This record gives sequence, C-alpha cells and structure tokens, in this order.
Amino acid sequence: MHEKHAEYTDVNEILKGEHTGEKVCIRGWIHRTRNIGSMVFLNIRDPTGVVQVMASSDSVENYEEIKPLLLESSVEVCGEVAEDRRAPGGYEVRASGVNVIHAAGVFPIQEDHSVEHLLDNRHLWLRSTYMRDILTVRSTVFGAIHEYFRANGYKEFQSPILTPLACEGGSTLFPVDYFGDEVYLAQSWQLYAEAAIFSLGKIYTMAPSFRAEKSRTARHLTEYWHAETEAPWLEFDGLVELAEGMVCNVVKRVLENNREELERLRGGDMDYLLRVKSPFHRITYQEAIHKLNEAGLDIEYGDDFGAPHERELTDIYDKPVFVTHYPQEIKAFYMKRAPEDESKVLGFDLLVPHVGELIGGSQRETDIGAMESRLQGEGEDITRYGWFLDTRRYGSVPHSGFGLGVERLVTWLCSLEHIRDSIPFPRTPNRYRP
RNA sequence: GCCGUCGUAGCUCAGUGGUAGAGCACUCGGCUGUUAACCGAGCGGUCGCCGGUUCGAAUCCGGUCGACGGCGCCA
Repeated sequence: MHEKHAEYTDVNEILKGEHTGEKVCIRGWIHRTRNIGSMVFLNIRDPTGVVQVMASSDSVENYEEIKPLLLESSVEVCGEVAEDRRAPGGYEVRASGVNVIHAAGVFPIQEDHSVEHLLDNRHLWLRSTYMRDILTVRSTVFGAIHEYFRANGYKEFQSPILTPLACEGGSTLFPVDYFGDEVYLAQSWQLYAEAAIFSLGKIYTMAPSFRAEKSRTARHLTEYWHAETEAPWLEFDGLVELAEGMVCNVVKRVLENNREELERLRGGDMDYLLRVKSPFHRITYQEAIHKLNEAGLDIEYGDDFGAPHERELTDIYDKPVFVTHYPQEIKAFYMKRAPEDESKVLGFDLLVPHVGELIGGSQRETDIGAMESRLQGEGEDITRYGWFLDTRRYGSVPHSGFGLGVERLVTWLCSLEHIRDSIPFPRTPNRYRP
C-alpha cells in the first residue's frame, strides 16, 4: 500500500506525452488485463482514456493481490510514465504501487454481445467508449441549446409534466392516476408556453416529453427530451432563421469541443457536419411533392411524407432542408394559415439524413374561431381547451414556436444507427428497464 | 396496430428426428513485454414456456411469452 495522493493525472495527458519520465498517480478501472507469469499488464480506463500499466512481482509488493483482478476492478496506480512503442497508445505507466479500491466480480459484458444483452445491462454498458463518446456529445448539445437561446434573449420557462389536456389530437398520452382523476404525462410544453409569452416575452425550455405511441422505429422514444421555444411578435421567416441558427450553433459547439468523439462515432466521416452552415435549403411542400415524383416516388399532393419520402428528400440535398407551407389538413390545429393561400399553413419541418424530422414549427393561429372549428373537426371537446383559448381573447399577438427532438439531434450528429443510444436509459415501447 | 426474424452453457453461436456441441468468460497449472496474449486441464444446460405428432423431439405441428428489425404515427 502506498500513501494517498492529493493529485491524480488524467490518462489522456499521459497519452499526449505530457508526463513522460515523471512519476504520476492515476485512478480508474481495469479495462483489460494480460498476465504472463511474474508480470501483469493492466489497461486502465478513466473518463479521459485508456493507458497500459505494467506491474511485476519485483516492482509492486502486493503483486499476488493484483494478479487475479477481474475486469472493471477499480484501482489507483502510481509509477513512472515511459514512452514505449510496445504499449498501446505509445505510453505506459510502470507501476511502483497499485492500490486496489475494489476487486470486481465477473463483469457481465464480454467482447461478444447482442443488442438485447447490452440493453439489459445498460447501467454497465455506459462504461464503454461508445456510450461515453455519445453522452459527452449529448452534454455539449444540451449546453449549446441553452447557450443559444439565452444569448438571444430567451428566458427559460417550465411547464407542468402532469397535465389534463392533449396538445395534438392524434398523439397518444400516458395516463396517470391523480387521486382518482386521470391526468397525462405532458407531450409538449407549447400550450403553457403560449400563455407565458404574454408575460415573459421570448421563452424556451428543454424538458422530457412523453408519447404513448408504440412506434417501433430507429427514431422514436416514448420518453425524450424536447427543446421548445415560443416567441411573441415572431413571424414565420424569423422562426425559420431562429431554428437554423440554433442547429448551426449546436454543430459549431460539438465540432469545437467533441471532435475526437465525433470522429470515432462517425468513422472519420466529418465532411457532412463541416458543411452544416447557414443557409440551409428551403423548399415548399408543393416543391417537395414535385421533387419526389421526379425521383419516381408515388405520392400525391395532400399526402403526408412517410419514411421513404423523407429519406429521398434528405438524399437530394447536401444539407438540412426546411419543408414549408404544408396543406393545413395534414398539420396541427394551432398553425396559422398562409395569408396568400388559406389552404396552406405557415409551418415547417426541418429534415436531416437518417433521422428525418428534426424540428417542427409554425407561426401560430390567432383567430379563435378558426381554432375552435378546427378542434371540433378533429372531434375534440372544446371546453377542455378553455384556458388555452383565453390566449386568443386578451391581447392576442402574432407569435411562433418550434419543437426539436434532442435525441434526434444527437442521433444525427453522432450518426447513430438507433436513437436509443442517444440517451443513457432509453424508454421504448418494449423496454423500461433498467 | 401491421409485416418479418430470432429465443440452445454467464456471453456469442453451431446443431433439420436417434446419448447436448464450439469459441470466449470463469477456476486451476505454465510462461518476465503482453496487444481481444498464448499453451494445457477443469467447471458449466429444464435447448423460452405449454400442448401435440412420434418407439424417440433442441429439431416437425399448434399455441403462448419475450427480444430484435421494418412499416404506420410523430419530435
């Protein structure tokens, strides 16, 4: 046993050659181990990287204690850093002391693993380089979204998670027993936000949203983080610019802060991300239908896009693409009609490769009569929207907002096969554990 | 909700009607420069579950449960 050390060195500093020849102490977990008689090699992982430690029966007094250590045991190691081409990464720590913090049991995750096994052991799989890289990018994404809105004068506003009403007719809600009454887990912040802009002005949030749809796809979660914004006096063109600016800021920040992680996750293909700068492509729904028909897909004006249509549109363009001016029949009741053509709405979707719809937004309808007839047309009980309709009764102003699926953003940035890896503990129709 | 694939050792899988297999992990032994170390030995099973066909079922049939992949719906 050696004495406690006040300072520990990050593994990545050793791998950058910053401590060669010095005595350092590191602490972390055994990532891999190789034992050849009276010498053992321990690859030690900390949050910054993995470095090889060499310990022999001559160099450490408790060699017999460390020789049988299993993967993921936690240790402190002190020793001299040496540059050595035989070591993975080119550097190793030649141990003079190894302090066993905890000798782990047999770790359930081995080299061979299935998707199912990794999901069952998600709490342990978080330790993988893969998950660490994604969650590091995710942290930057959350920070960049907060930063963008605050830098543009937006205040953060919170709405309730337990709510008595739906936001959009079609979506399915998770019911919750509220002392005998039925309430629901929120699927959007928007309706409450539309009440708050009259007080705070420009606002945003990042909060969980819940959808009880049994969507079995690589881009749906039942619980996801929803970045939403709402602003008074903001009209459609300004809204599109706001969305574009936000995405650009996130891309800029992850490229600045997480270049290494992104290169590992994207297999070195960074060209696409480096292209993501203003302006994005902007086409109308009508133009999109035309493009799709030209490309040989069978879709008529008035149909909503399916996965193949979104895929084709994102393939055509080399950057994210805004699709605007959808027919009002296929969009939500709260979207404002386009003044030049009442059959269309001032709404947009931002489409990106692989994940499809990243953001949906609109200028909001302010005509209370139009909203009421629209809700009735969808079979909604208008009395449940009483308080919300008050936002159109007392000093109504033009306003706009959008919602972004944060996990879809992370999935897109990291080029993930499935959205479940963009969140630490994914909730999907078939899975709510661990 | 619809379509499809798969459930065999702790993990990844092979096994198409006749005594349950391999690699890895783990345990023991060997090895002073390993790179997913290597060599030898050992441990390890209600073949998802229920029923049926058969002299005999991991294998064929029916049902059921679970997971995964895709579509639809959405962010």
